[in-house]
Amino acid sequence: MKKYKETIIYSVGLALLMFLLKWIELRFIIFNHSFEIYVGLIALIFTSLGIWLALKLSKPKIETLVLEKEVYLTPSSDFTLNTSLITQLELSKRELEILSLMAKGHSNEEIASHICVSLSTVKTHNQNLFTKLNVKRRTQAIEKARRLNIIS
Amino acid sequence: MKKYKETIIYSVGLALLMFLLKWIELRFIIFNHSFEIYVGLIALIFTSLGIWLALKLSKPKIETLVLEKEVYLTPSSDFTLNTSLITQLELSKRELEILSLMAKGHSNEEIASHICVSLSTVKTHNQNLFTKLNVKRRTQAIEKARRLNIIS
DNA sequence: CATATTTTCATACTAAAGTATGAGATAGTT
DNA sequence: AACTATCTCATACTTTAGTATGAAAATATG
Repeated sequence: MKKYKETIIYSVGLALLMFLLKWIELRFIIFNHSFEIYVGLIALIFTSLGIWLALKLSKPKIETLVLEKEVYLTPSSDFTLNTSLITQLELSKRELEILSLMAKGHSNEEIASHICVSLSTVKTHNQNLFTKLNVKRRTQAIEKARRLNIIS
Repeated sequence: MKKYKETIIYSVGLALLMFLLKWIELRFIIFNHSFEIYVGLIALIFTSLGIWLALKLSKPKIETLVLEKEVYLTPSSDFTLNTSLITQLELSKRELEILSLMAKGHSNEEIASHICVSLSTVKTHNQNLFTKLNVKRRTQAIEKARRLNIIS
């Protein structure tokens, strides 16, 4: 619909332009005025037409302006959980899982029921975890893990 | 330098165009050919000129692209230990002191000897602390305090 | 000074955390 | 298949943490 309408408008415009040209031609022939003025007018009109066409049809030039916006992050939010260090410390999946639950403040019993194992299992994991991290208490484990970016 | 060169090129181009026009005019006058063809050529040339001008001179649309650049902050560098929240929770100096020692992974006994009070005292402080923070365990207290930026 | 708040301490108890040891089950590797 | 690492569980024990209650000093506040 829109395209159809546009086409009509452009056609009518072109027709009017033709009439204008013919009129100018007649005027200058009848009154026998300077040929150069006529050519100049033609040139002017068609230059304008060209400009208009170009602006209308050409794809807009887009210049990208890159603005850098600084986003402040708490370092923990990102850091992808220092994997190299984790492998270096040889912490297993379960141990890491338990470690992160610990850091959230859960008790051993809560952790046990959360990951569906017995309390004994959690305690065993804890022991291994503490040995690997070389700490004595869960709070120390949490502190160290946080410092080493092992947990978020 | 570049602008100067461009200007020369454009001038020369315009001059050449003039010569072309004059030549065409002469040809058609000498051979007395149709006036319409001449006008058509003028129109064509100047339309092209218009298009070229428009493309050359049109200002590019500027599109702003905002890139987010991540900047990491060391947590200690900023945050000034949310004092308003501390007063709101009515945490006393001692309680805060003990809280921060807790977060470092110390046991109650270690805390007691560190601040030169008895184990009982530390435990009492802990109780009040837990009540005020509305938590059940020291690990929860640490987690909450960290989340509320009460401790570093 | 009297009052309120904080800090201190003690005792007795319960609950949770941590240690030590042994061992079965599973899954991936050579 | 044998081996290794991981995950699992249990039991018994020790230590630490947390709860409840009461109360004596110290310190700030009107």
